[in-house]
Amino acid sequence: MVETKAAWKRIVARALAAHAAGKGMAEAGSGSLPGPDGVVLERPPKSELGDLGFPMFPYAKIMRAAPAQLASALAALIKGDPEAEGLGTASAEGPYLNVRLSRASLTATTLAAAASPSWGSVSGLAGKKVMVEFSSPNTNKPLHLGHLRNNVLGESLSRILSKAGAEVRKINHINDRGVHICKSMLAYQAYGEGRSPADEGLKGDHFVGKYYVLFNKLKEEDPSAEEKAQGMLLKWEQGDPEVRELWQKMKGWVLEGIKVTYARTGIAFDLYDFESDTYELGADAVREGLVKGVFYKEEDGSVWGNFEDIGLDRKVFLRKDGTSLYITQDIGTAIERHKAWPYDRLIYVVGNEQQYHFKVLFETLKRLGYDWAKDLHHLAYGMVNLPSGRMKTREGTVVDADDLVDEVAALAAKEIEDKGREDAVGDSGAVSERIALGALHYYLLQTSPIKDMLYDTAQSLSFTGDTGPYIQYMGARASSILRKHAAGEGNAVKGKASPDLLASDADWSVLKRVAELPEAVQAAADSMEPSVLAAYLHDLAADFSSWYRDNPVLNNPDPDLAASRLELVRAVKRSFEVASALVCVPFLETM
RNA sequence: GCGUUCGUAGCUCAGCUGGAUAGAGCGACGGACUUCGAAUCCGUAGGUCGCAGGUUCGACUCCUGUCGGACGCACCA
Repeated sequence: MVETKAAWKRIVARALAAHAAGKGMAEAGSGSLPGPDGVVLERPPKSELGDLGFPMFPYAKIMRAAPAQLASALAALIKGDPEAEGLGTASAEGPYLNVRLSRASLTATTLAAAASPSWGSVSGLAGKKVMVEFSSPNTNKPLHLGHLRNNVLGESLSRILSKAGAEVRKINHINDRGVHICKSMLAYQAYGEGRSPADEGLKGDHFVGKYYVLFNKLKEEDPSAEEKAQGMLLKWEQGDPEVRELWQKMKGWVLEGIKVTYARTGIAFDLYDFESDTYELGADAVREGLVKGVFYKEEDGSVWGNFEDIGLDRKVFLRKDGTSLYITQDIGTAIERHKAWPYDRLIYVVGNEQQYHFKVLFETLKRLGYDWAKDLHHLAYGMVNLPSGRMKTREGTVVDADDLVDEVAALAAKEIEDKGREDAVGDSGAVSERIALGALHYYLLQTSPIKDMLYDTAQSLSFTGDTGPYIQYMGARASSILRKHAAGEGNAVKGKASPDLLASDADWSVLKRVAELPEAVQAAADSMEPSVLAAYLHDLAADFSSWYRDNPVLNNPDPDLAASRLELVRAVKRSFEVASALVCVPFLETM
């Protein structure tokens, strides 16, 4: 499809040039005539109007002709173009030049492409190294709904970029130090009595999270708790063995628990960075920058950067005692990462409340003279709010990730039971789990990342309509048809497939949708928006759904048509598999 | 106060680099299961695209202003 579109842009550009020459304005107008890349191509609103549409408005002024006249003139010229031969026919529809593609050839190439193992792969990012940092949890509590959005965004984006040809490296930057970590440790010392997660039958992350919450209780009982937390942080920094040991132990518990959640939801990383290893990085770079005049020193010895010239504020980079801050560390890690693996792009999947931080960070690296600073990108995503408002730890309104998956999976299991499909699906528990992930991931990726989103329980738990399970269901229906055929049912076994037979409007619209997959992948990669693929899946599912209802495949009386449509079903299924994987929606043969 | 960002149907969201009557899902109403699984399909109702200007042959899309919401502007991360 991509090639076809490119070909038609060439044809139209050529026709425009020929028309201009014919009017004797080769010299006068040639400068303003568009090349193939400059030709505007769109999709007609109704399929009856054609497969491709070229609006003629932009050329009307240059050519000194009405758009409608141009369209007719070009349509006539294209009739004689050898390249257009066999590709399709052009006709004028008012001010638009529309093209009807020759169905058989595109059908043949699309079905063949969809059968290949690399279906959906594109080469837009071939040879590029892209690093994606995401998730980055704290080691004092379990993951919540907000992390789920971050995780699926990062994972999906990574899969998409790699499908677009990039070499992707996924990094998890673990926040394992700081006062907040010490708080859970203090509370554990006060109330833990040496127990382990196993003793309480809890996942490690939930276990530690419990003590983090208990710190509030400790504060009430001991007014100096906050100070003690600060004191503990100091001890940690000094390498106090007792503090370090407890820290290691509790951090281990949390990571163990969080990794279970990652495994369960299909999230994986190539590399774990620990803030405890990196928090002192960057100080040298700042000191060098101070010499170069990028920063300045206050009288108290603290080091600052001034960004007022670009509409930002001033910012501290080194405390008066010379120690690093969050931003200093990020400078250091970006430099280290680039040294270790010279990336063409580094994407930070981090909440939009840190937009300011990243602006300053990127500007600082630029001022420090790193030309790759332009390759840094903050993929800011909005908060997940509840109908009742923002999630708040203190008010206990945080939606726990594990609990949520459990809840949705239980609902899916009930759905399977209600429909009496336990026998058909086999392992009902495993299927429920995959349906739950499909529902949650699709729900979280549907909305474009930048926007805050509302987590509506009822809506996200719904399996009907524009949902993950709807996508999975259509994939399962396609699988079901193929399965029956493989078992010898239906007329397709007696027939011979031929692309020419898939010429009806109904077949054609499904085929076109299938053919669009590579473009959707490329668009998603370019815009860094998995939601593009979520939308593609929905369109594919909706097209397929109405198509198979009215167009019998196996039951078709004509064996050749049955066999041909079966090939279309195969291509649809492949597209479901490929696109679903890219948005972390598990594909199901049956559900 | 300054900065960033969002504002599309009752609700939740799409709308590609500006282009042909603004699209889905939920909810409402009405239809379709002796036919490849009804977690489905078909139809009806519902929008001055926050508001006001501007650029353009053409603006939901770009620019300015304005109103409303969110977030940020720590020697926290």
